[in-house]
Amino acid sequence: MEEKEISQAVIGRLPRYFRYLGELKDEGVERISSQELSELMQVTASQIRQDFNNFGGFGQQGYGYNVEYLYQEIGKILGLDSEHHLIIVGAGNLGQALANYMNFERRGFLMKGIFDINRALHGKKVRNLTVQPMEKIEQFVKEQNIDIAVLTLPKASAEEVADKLIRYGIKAIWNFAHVDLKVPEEVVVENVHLSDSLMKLSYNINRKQSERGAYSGKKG
Amino acid sequence: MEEKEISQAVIGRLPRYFRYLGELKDEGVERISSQELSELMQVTASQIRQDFNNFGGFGQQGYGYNVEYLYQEIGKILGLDSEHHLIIVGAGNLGQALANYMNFERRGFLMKGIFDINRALHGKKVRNLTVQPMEKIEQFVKEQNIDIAVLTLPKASAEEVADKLIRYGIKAIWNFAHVDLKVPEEVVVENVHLSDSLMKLSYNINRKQSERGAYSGKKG
DNA sequence: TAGATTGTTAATCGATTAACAATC
DNA sequence: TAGATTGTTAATCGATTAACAATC
Repeated sequence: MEEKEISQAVIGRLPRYFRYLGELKDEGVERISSQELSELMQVTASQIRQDFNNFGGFGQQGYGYNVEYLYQEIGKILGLDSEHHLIIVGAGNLGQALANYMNFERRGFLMKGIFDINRALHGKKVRNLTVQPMEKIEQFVKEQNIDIAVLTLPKASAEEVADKLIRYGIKAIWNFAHVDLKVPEEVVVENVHLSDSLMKLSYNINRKQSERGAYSGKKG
Repeated sequence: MEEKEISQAVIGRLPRYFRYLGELKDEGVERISSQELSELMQVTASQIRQDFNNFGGFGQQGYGYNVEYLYQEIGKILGLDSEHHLIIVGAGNLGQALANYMNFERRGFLMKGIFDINRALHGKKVRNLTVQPMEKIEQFVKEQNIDIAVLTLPKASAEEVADKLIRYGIKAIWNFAHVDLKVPEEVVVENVHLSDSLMKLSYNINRKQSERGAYSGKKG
């Protein structure tokens, strides 16, 4: 059975489906049609059915989708049925904030350690973790079976640290540093470039303003 | 002159161009061709030229693009030549982390205030700001000409707070709460859904693993 | 069974890439 | 001028939407 490649556009929509289905489930909704879900989520029913059918049919003709079942299945597709072991590399404000974020644990993302190069931070408690020096990281990654490294450190050191972590066996990097990491083909990188996001926001403010300007005759 | 709508796909790439051009500029590179830039950024030269031409030609045939000029122009397109006034709403770990992030200021995003509902935080210093109670927010937004609200608060209160802020005149929301905000057409929302990002990461780990499994005969 | 709604194929739309004439 | 490289049109590719037969 050949596995057809699922586009990242589809993958990018799965977490949102998952969230809406979770809410419906919590509200006690048992079944939902693509039509109803489309109204709720403001996407086309067609897209919903196409998206789900990438993974085989989850619905039933004449009935729709069972909310609980669909929720579970999308969770499995996203890998939320298995645990991941994370370390945070860089215990600055952002690193500490992520360590304190409870919600990841609920989805199976377990924060196992937090590291920093800065001696002043060593030994500091961050939620249930203690900031460790970078020298301890190799042993820790290998012994604790760490999957995912969260990079919350300055861009200057990100590439070098990423290379090391990959050598130690990490499989994925959640990258908050503002660089494009070069990694081997088998390593996953997910970027969160906050300043890029803020720049998009800024562009869209300007755009809406000039649109409004056009209506009121301020321009053109 | 009709303004053709620029697709969000293009806008989403601008910050990355901006970053690379900034680095080239700092390295003292004066000119660059779409071909050279394409090798550096790992995208097609065709896409680069198409993207830039959405905004009118920035290059010169036979020469390429002037790095400094192109950098400036993209900055302008992104609205980085004008200042934005931000407030952070929700002074938890993430809110404080963002307040401490120096790099936004450099691009004209000025953090003007930070607010929280939690009395225990009121008066706390976060970088150059002091956490204020939510009751002060209306006056502050109006008097300080605040453009952008950064929502770093629990999803339960996000919608309600967003509605208020919009009434007070905010133009854009940088939303870290895990909900889809309903806002009037003229208000800009840029979402940063961290858990969605982590779920995508998780999916891609599974995918790469099953790919590798296929090669090594572990599966299928 | 009749009605509802999926799963899936076909049509459309938009984004990316290729090609090349214009021009510096 | 000749060579280089853009700006732009045309071709391709992929993603979204529409339509409808299958089927619960």
